[in-house]
Amino acid sequence: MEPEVANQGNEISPNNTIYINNLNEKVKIDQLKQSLHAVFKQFGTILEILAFKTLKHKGQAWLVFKDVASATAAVEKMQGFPFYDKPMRIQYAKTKSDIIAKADGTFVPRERRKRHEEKGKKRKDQHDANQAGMGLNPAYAGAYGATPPVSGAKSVIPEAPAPPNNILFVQNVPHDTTPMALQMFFSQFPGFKEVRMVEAKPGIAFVEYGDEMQATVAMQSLQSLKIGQQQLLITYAKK
DNA sequence: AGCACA
Repeated sequence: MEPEVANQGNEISPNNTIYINNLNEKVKIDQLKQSLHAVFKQFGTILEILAFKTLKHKGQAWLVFKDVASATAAVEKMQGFPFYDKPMRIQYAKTKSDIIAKADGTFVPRERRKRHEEKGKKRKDQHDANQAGMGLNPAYAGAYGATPPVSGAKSVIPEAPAPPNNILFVQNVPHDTTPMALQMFFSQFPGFKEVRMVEAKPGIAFVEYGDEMQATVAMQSLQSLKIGQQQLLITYAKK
């Protein structure tokens, strides 16, 4: 009964680039890209992240991995991941990214997109020019974490990493996880003190260590831990 | 909803 034709309608074949939508449109492009980087770098080297704030392209991003396997892992493991209060929708990009084509040798500059000609109009406050690539860009490292906290914007994500703290903030914990179960993971690192979960707020936990270094070690080791289907997200707790 | 390459 099922047609044998694969990849003919909705399916897109695996490639280096993932297309993400259903992103929270209130998040500024710059911050969005930093947060995406923070969340996806666990799957491998990210060559570039593109996002735009134009009508047709907001709420979406293209994230280019160095390896296809990274993209595949990202599509599978991060599907529906709560990001700025919205579940991410992830697919492979429909077409090859320029940066990949250039590496391929298959890059051919596109003739002209619909409306590429737009000049003579200069707005001082409206420069969308900050969608440059990251990852390979040394300047990016400097900008990382330099974003000041935006008041009013509640986020589920370490977009601007909180300063080191001996207490970790764990998000995306499956609701049926017990403190004991969590403790099993976190107590294997030196300096572990305790796990605290908030009854009123399922999905999150605080884990305390003796000092910041110990907390950092545990965080880095457990960052990619999945419990059930869910990918944990660990940051420093706010002071 | 919306697949680009400032």
